[in-house]
Amino acid sequence: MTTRHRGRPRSFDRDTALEKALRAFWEHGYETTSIADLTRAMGIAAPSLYAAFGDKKTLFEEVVEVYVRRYGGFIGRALAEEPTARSAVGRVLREAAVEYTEPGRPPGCLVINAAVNAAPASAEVTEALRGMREENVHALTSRIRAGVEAGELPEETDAAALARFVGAVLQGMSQQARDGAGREELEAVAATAMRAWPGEGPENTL
Amino acid sequence: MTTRHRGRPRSFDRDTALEKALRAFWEHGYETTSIADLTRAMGIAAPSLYAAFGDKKTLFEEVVEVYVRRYGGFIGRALAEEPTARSAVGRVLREAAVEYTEPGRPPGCLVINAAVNAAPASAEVTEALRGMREENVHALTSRIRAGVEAGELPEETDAAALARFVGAVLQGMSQQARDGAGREELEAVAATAMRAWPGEGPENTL
DNA sequence: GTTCTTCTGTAGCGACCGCTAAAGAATGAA
DNA sequence: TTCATTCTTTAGCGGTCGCTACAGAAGAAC
Repeated sequence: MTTRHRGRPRSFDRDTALEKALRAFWEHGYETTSIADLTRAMGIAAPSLYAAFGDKKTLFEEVVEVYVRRYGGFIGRALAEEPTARSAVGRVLREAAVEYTEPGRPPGCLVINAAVNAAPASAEVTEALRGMREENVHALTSRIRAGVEAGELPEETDAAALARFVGAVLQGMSQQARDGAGREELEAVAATAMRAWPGEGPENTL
Repeated sequence: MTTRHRGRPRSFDRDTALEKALRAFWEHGYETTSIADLTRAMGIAAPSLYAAFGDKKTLFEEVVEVYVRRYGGFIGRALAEEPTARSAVGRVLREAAVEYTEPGRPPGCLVINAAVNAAPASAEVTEALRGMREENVHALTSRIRAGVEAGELPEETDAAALARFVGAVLQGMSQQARDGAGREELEAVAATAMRAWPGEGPENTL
């Protein structure tokens, strides 16, 4: 049952405006996107923005939630659905190459790139994104460790180190996407990275 | 013969002030470092800064020059001095792990991290740093290609793709250094990356 | 209708941005 | 000593930042 509303109804669609804000933040980053940029992109005036979304930081937090749900799910899906650690990590890297260069979207990953050069005033946002990156590495570590325990990987495999390597490659791929690298180039980076997989011979492919 | 000087001599050491500016830009990035931050760090007032270094962009360009000469030389040295492409790239990655986490310095690489989220107004600076990253990948490509021609690497090796992979790993390492990763962690990433080297077996070490 | 509530538009707050005009201070040249 | 030159200091320019007070507009409740 929808809650009935007393006063004047808002004249814009909240989800549409949020999506516009998402694109703006994704394209230009947290600090670089000003309230004026946001109101222009969202098609509303500043007081409407503040009434509907709170302040800039709160809006960004909501944007990140939507981003993770809509565009960041591929990592979790790959880790959950693939039968082996190797195929899971390979798919993460392969799909990242596609996701980071999808036409019609800003290149790269918002979580990786939106708050790199943040001022001390934005420390909370920076820290939140850093925490999410760390969570991703943790998820990779767990999946790899499970693979080791399942006997897919040598027992002496350092799961955390391998996961950190994969995280670094993802960050590098996102940066290169923002620098203009195309899908094929990133797929080549992903394929090369997979050659570092334990037990991998030189003739293996992704 | 030193050029004789007419008016009042400047009251600060230009090189020292430049070094302070270098540290500030390295730590906080190009846009995030304000003129007020710079004058505080350099110990001079704004008009002295503008008289000695030009505007903010010009100062940053000079900072980048000094940075590359003083802190970025390890890449060129490794590529020039090492006997094989493999040892050269391995040394680049290994030394990056040390350079990016050197105590007493801001973590990571200024060229990689100082202008990631730049506004359109700083497009020139962003583009300049991007060009320098590209040059580094070119240098890596050339060295790897020379290794292929010398018979160190399989003839079908894609030198450009391998170089781009190394560039991505360096960018990821720099980001992770800024996220708080330590030297040992980055060295593990570097060692893992080298397992992707063509012809590498699973038991190889860096 | 009238009232109550909520949203919208205008307009502007104080703080900071990069940058500079203007005047005083410190030197070499004459 | 006097002048010309260059630096330093103070103060503030126009512009943008994130954010909000305030008044009017647009609905639901009565």
